[in-house]
Amino acid sequence: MTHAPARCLDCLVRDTALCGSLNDMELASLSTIGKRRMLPPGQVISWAGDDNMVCANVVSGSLKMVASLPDGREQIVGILFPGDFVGEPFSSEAALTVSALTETDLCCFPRESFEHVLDDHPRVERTLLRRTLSSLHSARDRMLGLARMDARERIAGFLIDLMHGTGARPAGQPIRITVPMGRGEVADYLGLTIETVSRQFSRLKADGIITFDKGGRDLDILLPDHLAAIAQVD
Amino acid sequence: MTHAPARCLDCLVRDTALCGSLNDMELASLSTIGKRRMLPPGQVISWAGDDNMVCANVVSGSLKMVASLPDGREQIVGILFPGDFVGEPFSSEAALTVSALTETDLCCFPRESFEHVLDDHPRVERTLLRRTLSSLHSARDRMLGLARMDARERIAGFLIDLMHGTGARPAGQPIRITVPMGRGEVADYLGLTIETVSRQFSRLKADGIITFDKGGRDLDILLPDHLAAIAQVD
DNA sequence: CGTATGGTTGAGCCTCCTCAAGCGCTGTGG
DNA sequence: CCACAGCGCTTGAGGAGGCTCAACCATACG
Repeated sequence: MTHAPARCLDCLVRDTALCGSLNDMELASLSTIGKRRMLPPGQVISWAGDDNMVCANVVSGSLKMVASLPDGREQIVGILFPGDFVGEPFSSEAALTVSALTETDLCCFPRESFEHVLDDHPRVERTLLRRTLSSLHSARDRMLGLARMDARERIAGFLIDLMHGTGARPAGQPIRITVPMGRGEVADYLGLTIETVSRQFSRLKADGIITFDKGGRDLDILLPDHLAAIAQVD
Repeated sequence: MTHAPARCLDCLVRDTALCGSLNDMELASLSTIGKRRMLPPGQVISWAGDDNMVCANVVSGSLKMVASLPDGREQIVGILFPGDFVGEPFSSEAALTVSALTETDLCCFPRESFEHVLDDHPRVERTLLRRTLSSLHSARDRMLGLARMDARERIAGFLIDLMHGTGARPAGQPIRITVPMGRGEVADYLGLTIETVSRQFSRLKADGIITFDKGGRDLDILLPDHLAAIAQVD
């Protein structure tokens, strides 16, 4: 589904996305090449191994980036939220399969056009560099977690991340979050199995640290401090 | 140990390091701020949590980047070889502890000077962007490995990487490599324990896929194809 | 009402970790 | 020159955490 380009000026993620580093005039020229696309949950926008065609900004919704082994084992190597940049610039072949977790609104650019934007707008390039460095930083954090934390710690850390992601108070207050994916995807993200994820959720519930309806995606964190202690964050 | 700046023009990594994107005149100005440092094995150049002071290029030798949990668990999140860039630009606090694996020659810049270089030399910034994207790519590959491969597969993949890193023939010929670190560091890199690493090395030897002297760092890969099959690479 | 889908829970097993002992080399001091 | 301590690596025994396999439950949907 491709719609006519929405005006960048009143874009929802005008300030948080890459384009935030542009002034109104520059934005106007960008809006001629950006195309909005709505993706239903599950829709794939890039297949690992295929030609790498598109770069985009997430306007609303969420995406997963999946890496996989030849024999089919999979790992979600990143989750993207509104304002995040999607794509692999300067690479002719996509390394990851990217697909929508929830209904998602994207602002898409053909990859090569996007690269020209970088040539022409140093501030965008600088912003992308900073974001890439920060993605690298979180990728390394996740390497530490995947290699050295046990199931309980990974789940706790995941919930803490979601909590911070939703712009929540770091205080000790109970807080409601929504897990934007199913148990299977949580497992793919944390390097566990569905069953282990389910058991650890249940255990956190039994411990009175969280509550949720059976099978539900909405979840109340009753004791954020306990969760933080388990996840070894300060 | 800080020496007078070596002339960039005859730098060993002139073509492979970031500075490769500069012409001779630009290089001349760079050489005024770059300082060469020799590090003995084990020397730390950046402590996680401390002020982030320095960016550098590896001229010779090798470094490890270590992330750790508050309780002391550690993970090597990257190994750096000649030509590689070291540092965390735009971040006031270092997230990683970086130290020398072997005797290492670095070309160092104060972090803020390095950031000015990026301001003034778009081609350097572009090169850094491409490298950061490629580091991100390998970090994601490693997330997949740490989350989804078993000990044998990780060891095999590690040896394959070393093989490729030493610019070796991809053919099926036997080849000698040198593991630039001890068993403990291999374990820290692969998310395993020393004992598991040692056992898997022994098992690969028993299977006739590799040979090495007891406790040795030099290692002959007798059957690279078998190794590649175990590591699931093509 | 039956099926499909996603989540939960249980039983058993396997891999890797933990703890411990032993080996071989290096360097040092008597 | 030899004894001995120290270090890094190897190997073994035992245990635990997470995976596999399987059954069961709840909700959504035709």
